[in-house]
Amino acid sequence: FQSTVGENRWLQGHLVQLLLSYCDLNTAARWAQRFSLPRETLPYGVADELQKLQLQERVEEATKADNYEESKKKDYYQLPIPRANIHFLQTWEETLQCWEKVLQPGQVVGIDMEWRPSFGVVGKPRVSLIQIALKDGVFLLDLPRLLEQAEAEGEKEKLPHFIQRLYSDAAITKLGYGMSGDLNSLAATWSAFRDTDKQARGVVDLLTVDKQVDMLSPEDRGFRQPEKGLSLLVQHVLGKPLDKTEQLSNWEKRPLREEQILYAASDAYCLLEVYEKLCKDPASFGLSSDLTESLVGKPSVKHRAKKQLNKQEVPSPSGQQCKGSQKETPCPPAPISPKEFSVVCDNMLQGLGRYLRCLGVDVRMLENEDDHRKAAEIARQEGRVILTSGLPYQTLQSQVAEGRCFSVNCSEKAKEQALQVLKHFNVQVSLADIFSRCQ
DNA sequence: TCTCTGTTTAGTGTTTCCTC
DNA sequence: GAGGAAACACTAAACAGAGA
Repeated sequence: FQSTVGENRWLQGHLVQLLLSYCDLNTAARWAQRFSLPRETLPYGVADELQKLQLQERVEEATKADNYEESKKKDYYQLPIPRANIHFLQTWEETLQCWEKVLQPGQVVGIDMEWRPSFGVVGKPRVSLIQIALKDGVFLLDLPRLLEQAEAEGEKEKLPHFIQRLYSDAAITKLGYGMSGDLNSLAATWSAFRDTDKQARGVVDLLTVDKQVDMLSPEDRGFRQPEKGLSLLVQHVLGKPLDKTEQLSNWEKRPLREEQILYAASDAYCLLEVYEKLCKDPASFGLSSDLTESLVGKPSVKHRAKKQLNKQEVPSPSGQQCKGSQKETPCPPAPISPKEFSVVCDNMLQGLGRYLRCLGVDVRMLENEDDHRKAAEIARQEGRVILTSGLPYQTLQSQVAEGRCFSVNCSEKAKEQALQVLKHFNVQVSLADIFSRCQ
């Protein structure tokens, strides 16, 4: 029909007439609606039918919108506190109440910040909103308004003072996700905030935790996750992801929309819930039991720092490492004979391997073309201890049980290395052991 | 889209081990 | 001890992923 009548009004009207004669009212009304024909030109009864049709559509649309809201509630993380407990702070009087609640020793707060996405804009973004979540409520600090007000009153250091007090107090646990990025933006917003990151104490960056959490169930491995970042962590720990629809909205515009307020509050509040759940049962997320102690107060390890660490690790005080853990062995293992000791040597340590063989140790050596990982495979299959050095140690020690991987000091001669290995594993060599493996 | 951070990769120089 | 092979350390660049 559409192609036949085209845009011709007379043909459109005539088609509706024919449909009324040969089909029914409803079909005629639907086509009249499609052509947007004026009511007065419609045949008797079609206009009423059209009105009914439009009413029905409005109801359907409303139901669809309700269902959308419902599915949002069902599919995404929901703030467990009432809307009345979300406070949007624009004045100093209101902010003071926030201070009193937040700056309490032992307090745990979730902190997040929002700024306007800087598409194509050169320069650092300016933070527009700071969200501070407590167990029973969330404070949204309207940063531009508060700074403006403080400046007008000649007390522009008020807010930086509060933020710095919050971050530097080790007795208050600050939870964030990628906190360094937030603090960088904060420093770019107001120079008074620039040292906040350096003074930070009692900070738990869930981005660091995120990397340690055993995220995927076996069936999920190999499939791309639709969620990422904090949303993925929230999904994994709390069961539902965050609704990130408002993430890239304009956070500078005032007033904020209701959706933005709810999003901002959820983003900060979920940190509290994630943290609480991880602390309650760290083992089920593949975390060590001292989650809190290991993370509070330690900023995330930076690339450079890590490199420095590697540098320091190789020449340890004794010139070697054995681990799987950094803990010191309280007492040496019981003495064993070389026959009871079997090892797999990395291909760099062929000299060491030969020495140990001469002393009666069961030694397997990797070939030059073998990958380091093969050592872990052999160690697991044959119950051998891995002898390696340098960077491969970092990889291999995590693939075998604690204490089953030993890092040899490369700067020592092969003979010295052999002595260190024997001493470490308390292998007692007798005269009968020497060359005992030679036929 | 931009920025930041961390990881991977490639290139270069150094070190170690082995053989002769 | 010399020379070659292999691996490591270090650096810079590229890339990926996360944030807003």
